[in-house]
Amino acid sequence: MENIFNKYLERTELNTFDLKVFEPSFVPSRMPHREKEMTLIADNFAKIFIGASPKNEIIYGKSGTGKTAVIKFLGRELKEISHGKKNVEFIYLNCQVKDNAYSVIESIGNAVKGEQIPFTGWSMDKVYTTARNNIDRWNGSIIVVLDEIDRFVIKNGDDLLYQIMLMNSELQNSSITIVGITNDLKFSEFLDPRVKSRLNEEKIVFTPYSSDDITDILNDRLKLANVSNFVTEGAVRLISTLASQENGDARKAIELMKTSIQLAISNNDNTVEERHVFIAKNKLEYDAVAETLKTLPLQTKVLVLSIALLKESGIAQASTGDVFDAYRNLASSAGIPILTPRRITDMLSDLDMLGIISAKVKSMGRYGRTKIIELSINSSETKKIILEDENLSKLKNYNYAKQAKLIF
DNA sequence: TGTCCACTGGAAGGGAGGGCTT
DNA sequence: AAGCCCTCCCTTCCAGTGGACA
Repeated sequence: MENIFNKYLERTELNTFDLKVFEPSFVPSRMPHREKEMTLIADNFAKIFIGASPKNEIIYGKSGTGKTAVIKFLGRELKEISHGKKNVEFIYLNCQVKDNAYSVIESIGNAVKGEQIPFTGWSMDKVYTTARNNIDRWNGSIIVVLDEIDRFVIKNGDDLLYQIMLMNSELQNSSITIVGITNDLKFSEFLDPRVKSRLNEEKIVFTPYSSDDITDILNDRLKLANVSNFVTEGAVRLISTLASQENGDARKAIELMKTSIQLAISNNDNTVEERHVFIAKNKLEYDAVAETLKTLPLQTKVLVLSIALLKESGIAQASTGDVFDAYRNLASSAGIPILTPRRITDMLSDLDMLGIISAKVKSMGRYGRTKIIELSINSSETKKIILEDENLSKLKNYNYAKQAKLIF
C-alpha cells in the first residue's frame, strides 16, 4: 500500500512554504498601515535614552487592529538596541492569564535580577516590597504592557494600577511605565479619579483596518510564507472583505488564510480558491465554539446543556426561572450537586460575556422581572460536544423529550 | 396610582486547595 | 506542624426594580 505521506512528499513546492508566519505569535518586522501609531509610541519609549521616563499609555482599538503586534514589535526592538548599554525591561502580560494583582506584581518583580518571588503564598505586602526592592537595585527602565487591561479592572478594580504607580514614585534609581491595551473606548471611565489623574496617560487609538489594508497585510504575509503563487487573488479578496465586515480584524483574516491554505494542501489542490475560504471559515467558527464549550467547568456545562435542551423542546427564549428548573433536573440526573439560583445568575452572565448565550433583562410587569436567555449557538452540536465529558456519562441516555414534558 | 412579582446583582463571608514561613 | 496568605467557587442575605395589573 502506498505510504500515506507520499502525496505530501511528491509536492516539492510544499517544502518551501513557511506557514509559521501565520501563527498568532509571529511578530512581523513590517506593519503596513500602522506606521503612524508605531512612531507615536516609539517617540514616547525613546525618552528612556535621554534619561527621562516615558509617559504611561493607553492603547485603544478593536481586536485584530494590530495593537499587540505593534507593541510586541517595539518591545523587541527596544530590548535589542539597549542590550548591553542600558537596563531596559519590556514585560508583556495578558490580563486574561495574569488576572490578579499578585501575579502581575510578581511578574514585574521577577523580570529583573533579585530575590525570587514565588507564584503564590506570600502576602501582598511582601510581594510588593520585594518587587520594588528588586527593581530599584537593578537600576533601569521597565515598560509593563497590560493587555486586555479592561478585563482586569472590571474583575479586580483599579487598585493594581495605583500600586504600580505608587511603586514608581517610590523608586530612586528605576522607573516603571504602564502601557494598557484595551478594546473598550470607554475604559478610562471605569477608573477612580485618583488613579486617572495620577496615570496621566497618553491615548492612542488604533482604527479598524479597511478591506484594502487587510489585502496589503495578507499579501505581505503570503510573500513571507512564500505562498503567493499558491493563493488566488480571489481568495485574498474574499478574506479581506469578510474581515472588514467583522470590524477589520486582521488577526482573524490571517487565521482564515492559514486554515484555507492548510485545507487546500490536505485536499491536494493546486491553489487556494474562494471555496476553500468558505469551508475554512465554517471550520474556524465551529472550532472556536467547541473549544470554549469543552473548557467550561462541569457545572457550567450542565447549565449550557439545559439551555440547549430547552431550545430543542421549542423554548428558544427562556426565563431565568425556566433555565434554573431545567438545570436542576439535569444536575440531579447527572448526580452532581445543585447550585443555588444566585450562582446560576453569575454563570449566566459569564456565558453571555463568552457569547454562548444572549441574556437580556426584561420586565414582565405583574409577572416579575427576569432575564430572557437564548442560546446563540447550534443546540445539537452543543449537546454533542458537552456530552463528550466523561463526568456527564449519566446523561448520555437521558430522555430529553420526557424531561422537557416534566418541566412544562 | 400603588402593588407586587420574579427576579437582578451587590456585599460579605465560608471553606477548599494551593503554597509559603517559622 | 501550625499558622499564614492567596484565589476560586460557592452560599446567604437582601435591597432594588420595570412594568402589568387591580
